[in-house]
Amino acid sequence: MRPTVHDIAAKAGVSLATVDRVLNGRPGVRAVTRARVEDAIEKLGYVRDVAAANLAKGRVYPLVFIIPEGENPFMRGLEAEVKLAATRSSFERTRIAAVHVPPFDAPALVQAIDAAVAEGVAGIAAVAVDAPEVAEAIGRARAAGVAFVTLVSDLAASARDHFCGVDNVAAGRTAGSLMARFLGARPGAVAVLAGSMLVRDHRERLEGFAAVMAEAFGGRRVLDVLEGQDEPERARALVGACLAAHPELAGIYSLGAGNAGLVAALEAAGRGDVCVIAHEITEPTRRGLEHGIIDAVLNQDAGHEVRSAVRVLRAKADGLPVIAAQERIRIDIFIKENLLQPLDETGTAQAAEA
Amino acid sequence: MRPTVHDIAAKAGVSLATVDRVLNGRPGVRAVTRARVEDAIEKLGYVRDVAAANLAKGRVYPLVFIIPEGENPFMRGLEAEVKLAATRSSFERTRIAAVHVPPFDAPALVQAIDAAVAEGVAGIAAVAVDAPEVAEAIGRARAAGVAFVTLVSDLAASARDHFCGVDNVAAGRTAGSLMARFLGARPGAVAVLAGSMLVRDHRERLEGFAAVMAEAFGGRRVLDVLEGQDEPERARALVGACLAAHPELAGIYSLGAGNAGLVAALEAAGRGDVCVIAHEITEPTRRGLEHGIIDAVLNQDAGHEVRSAVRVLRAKADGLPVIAAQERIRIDIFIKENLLQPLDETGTAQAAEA
DNA sequence: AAATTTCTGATTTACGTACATCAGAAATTT
DNA sequence: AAATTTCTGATGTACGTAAATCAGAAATTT
Repeated sequence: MRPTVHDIAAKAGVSLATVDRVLNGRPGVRAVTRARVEDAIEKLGYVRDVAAANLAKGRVYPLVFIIPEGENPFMRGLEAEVKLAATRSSFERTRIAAVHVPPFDAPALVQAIDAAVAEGVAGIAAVAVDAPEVAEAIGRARAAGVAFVTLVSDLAASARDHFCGVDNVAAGRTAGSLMARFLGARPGAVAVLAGSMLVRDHRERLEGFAAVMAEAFGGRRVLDVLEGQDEPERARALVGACLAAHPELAGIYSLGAGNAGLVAALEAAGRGDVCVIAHEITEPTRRGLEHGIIDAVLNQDAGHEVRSAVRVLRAKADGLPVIAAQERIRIDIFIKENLLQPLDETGTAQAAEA
Repeated sequence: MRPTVHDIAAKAGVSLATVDRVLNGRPGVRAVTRARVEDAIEKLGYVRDVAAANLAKGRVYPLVFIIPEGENPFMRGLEAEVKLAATRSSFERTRIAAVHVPPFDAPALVQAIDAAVAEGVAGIAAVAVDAPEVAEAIGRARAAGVAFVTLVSDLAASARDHFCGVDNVAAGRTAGSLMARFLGARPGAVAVLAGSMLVRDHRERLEGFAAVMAEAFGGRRVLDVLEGQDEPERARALVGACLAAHPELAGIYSLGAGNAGLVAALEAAGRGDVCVIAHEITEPTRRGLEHGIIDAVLNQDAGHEVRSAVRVLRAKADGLPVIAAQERIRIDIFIKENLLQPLDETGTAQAAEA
């Protein structure tokens, strides 16, 4: 059995109250006594039972997730993960709420942040828009003692406590490397479909991708970026026009959303030969992979990101250190063959293996 | 605040004792009363506070992990994850122990299983050897009310409660698909380095890989399997001989361990041009990726597998259902560009991003 | 209607920790 | 030595649930 506070008290020859004072850093213990207690803690290998401690404390951490609204399926998936975390949250003495803001809208984000701070939350996670006024709002929040993490897309490192998301430069390099290998010696330029060059994650992905393209085989030509605003219809039109204008096109890297339009344009043009790499496993990219339209999908696990954000916010709210290595989010590579089937609504599953 | 048992009692107009009987399926409650209580539970949206329940129960689940000994780095990593789970285990009212058996040794495994059952454990997780005597031992364990899951390598589905590992046929197909794309139109046969065709996971990977090779571009020749017994030195000798005998060799699929030998042989022969796909991120495969000797590594996350095994064993021990979809283990693909740096011993990390 | 069985309520203890109160001991100051 | 301050012990309550006991009510049987 694990040692308890009673065991420490007995071993150190002090009362429970004194042990409690030492454990919780309360005043009123002489240095020698404190040392005796700490020695006993050490020798017994005592570890606090967090479950019991939380039960006794009854403290709750109100957290807010600020998420862009709209039809971007990755964001909707992210929101679903937040909801899921919210249902589990009561067990972890955490109360999680989600609020919506229009995408790419810095003033709206600022307002949401200030509102959350006014409500007295313990921590905020937000998909950041990279703007000075947002950095200022985050500064106000942190000055008010509210922990702040950025989710998926980051901004200047100094403003927030932590970034919960992938290394997007590395993601771009990964896409570039796969593209280079899949294409091999095949000639032809590659196109890039982005949402907007105003958001940091898209800029970083492009940077990584372009760097690898420049290195590969003496350099492969990258066409001007198509900005589809993450909207399927615009993406369809842009890609369609690009395919028509460049019959020799060898590959497309889609680093944002709106992939339903991308797939539609490729199908309409009958260009299954184009090597396509996209981001995030969503309904359209999954279908694209299965039908051979998309060759590879890079994914960031939204569930991991949300859970990491909750852990980090709680740690920051308690003034505890964050183990950065533990909170790193992987860049997952999916091709047709390692794609798992989606879970059905109930969570009861298709067999994993025969 | 979340509703508690007291709220249910008040709402249903019954006592705490009756609520407790309903919640825990104890006898002594009339059908009408039970319905009233269940109605109140439903209406209030009551969810049991597991932490408090476990605290009150004080029940512990002794679990045993049976792991092959020897220098296979994946198995050593797996063991490290078990140790990690063991340190956390006391919080989850679980006591986890690890025992060693020689690899590929059915009688030793049988003995270890019987010993664990005799000790009165609640569940066993084992890297299975696919032999009838092992299936019988598992049958005895389950007849004695001990939950049993296979880890990493499976055997006949009927014998165990659950398999915690990847779909190895799909893993082989993934490897094949990557190999086909990386090679493109380049001619040449591919070699396969396995540990032993006696273990099921290696057989299944080969099956998936060979199937894709047969489909690709009218069929690419797969040489006879090299069985290196997962030992680096044997692997080095086998691969060295194969490279000498087949100067036109285009690719090598290493589906088992012993990859230190594989990398050494390739380096000695100066054959950086050969496309190499291996399994499991370990010290040698990581180095191979970084140096460009290995092109891709398929990985199963040992930590996920161990945690999944613990969850499943506890659920089975309690007679609860397992959400299979939640317990599926992904096949991760790593190339040089998406490889995360290893954590250092303390877990304090290198920066994830700038 | 009496006796029996089956259900239900009230109450208590426990799990491991947090936290508060109060009295008394020890150390320090006057 | 007396007065004060600082430390320590003893004790109790709380968190939300589990589990046990015992008394009394309701239903069933005789």
